[in-house]
Amino acid sequence: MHGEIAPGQSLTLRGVGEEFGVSMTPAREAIRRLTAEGALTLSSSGRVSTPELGNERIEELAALRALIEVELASRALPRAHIALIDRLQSINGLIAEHIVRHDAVAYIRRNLEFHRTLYLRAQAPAMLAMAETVWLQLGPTMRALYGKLSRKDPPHYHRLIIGALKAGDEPGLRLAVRSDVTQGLKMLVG
Amino acid sequence: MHGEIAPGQSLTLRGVGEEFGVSMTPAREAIRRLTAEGALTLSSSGRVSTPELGNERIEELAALRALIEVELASRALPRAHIALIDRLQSINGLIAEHIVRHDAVAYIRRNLEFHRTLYLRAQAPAMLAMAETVWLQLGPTMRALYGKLSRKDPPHYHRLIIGALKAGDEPGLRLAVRSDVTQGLKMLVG
DNA sequence: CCGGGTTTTTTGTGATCACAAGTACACTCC
DNA sequence: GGAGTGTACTTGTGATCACAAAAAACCCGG
Repeated sequence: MHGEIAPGQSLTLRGVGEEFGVSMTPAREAIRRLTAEGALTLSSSGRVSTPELGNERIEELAALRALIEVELASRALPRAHIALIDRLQSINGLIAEHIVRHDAVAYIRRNLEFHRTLYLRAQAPAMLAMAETVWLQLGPTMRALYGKLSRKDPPHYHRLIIGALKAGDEPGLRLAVRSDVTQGLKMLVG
Repeated sequence: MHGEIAPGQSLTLRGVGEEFGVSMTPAREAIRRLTAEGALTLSSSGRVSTPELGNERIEELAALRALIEVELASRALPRAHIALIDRLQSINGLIAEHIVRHDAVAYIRRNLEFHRTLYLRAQAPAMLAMAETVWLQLGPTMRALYGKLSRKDPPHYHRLIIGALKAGDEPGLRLAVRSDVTQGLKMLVG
């Protein structure tokens, strides 16, 4: 989810087990769970690797993110008090630091934390789980994205999101979230 | 997914393995995959059962269905030629038969087949997989729904869907799909 | 220097086992 | 008769093994 593994990298049951100091059985379970969620792809021979997403697939997942996360943000809006907004702002500050340090994994992790923090207020666990499943599928690809974007940019749309939350502006919030989610992936496809 | 198992029913690894003539290992994998997709719930002690959904959870899943399936239908619309519409109509006829026979599982299966047939035309496998994950979570609950609805009704909104497809009416299609998806679950909550 | 066939190694699959924790049952005592 | 307790059974977990298939390495001839 955090882009620690590059797209197309292959994993082995014994390798993962060894990495975590367990036998094949728990490693198998974990890998199968992740493949069920689409985070890993299973080749015809049963070998497993992180997915290399084509442009159509990326567009689809971006559209899913937009659909689900806009709804989550919209549901979170009425419950978003000032403490939440403060917390989002501080996360945003951390994101800026990670950009300066060129730390892709930390950047992605904080970025998702920003979104998750907001969506948790929606009180919609099934929807949030769905959104996180999409994040999981995009994880390895997100790192590739990070290399392509201009590193100086602070997360512009995050400020729009915070602004819309403060103003209680629902249409503005929906647009800001949709833009934030679509933005990065658009340049990955283009 | 088809409502063959009632909500709250518990499953055991050895039981499932025996049922399919395999050992615990493949049963474990299958069960873990399903729990990863939310089709089964894992108790704190590791025991597994079909979920008993509360009203909020049902509302969430219905909202997810609406979001995703409206998008899928919308994407399928430009590619929906007459052969597809004919097929949808014949599936609709089979659904009417299942209603007469009071066959809940067959009804659910055909109903989902109706939707899947339409959505396959959207050429959006990730979205379709997401929709099917939601179906999986709702499966056991859908059967309970079937008992509550008036059995005489043929699937009314399905005709609206077909009509909108014929007319190339996108707003009408979106509304019809949203209504069809929301309708049943609304009375389950109410 | 390279390509094709063979051998060796890697890797997933399913089965079985020992173990621990949880559950259900039964028995006893008040 | 009912509640508490102890026992027996069920159940999930993690490990290990045998096996087959696939991948990789290797070797030898051109």
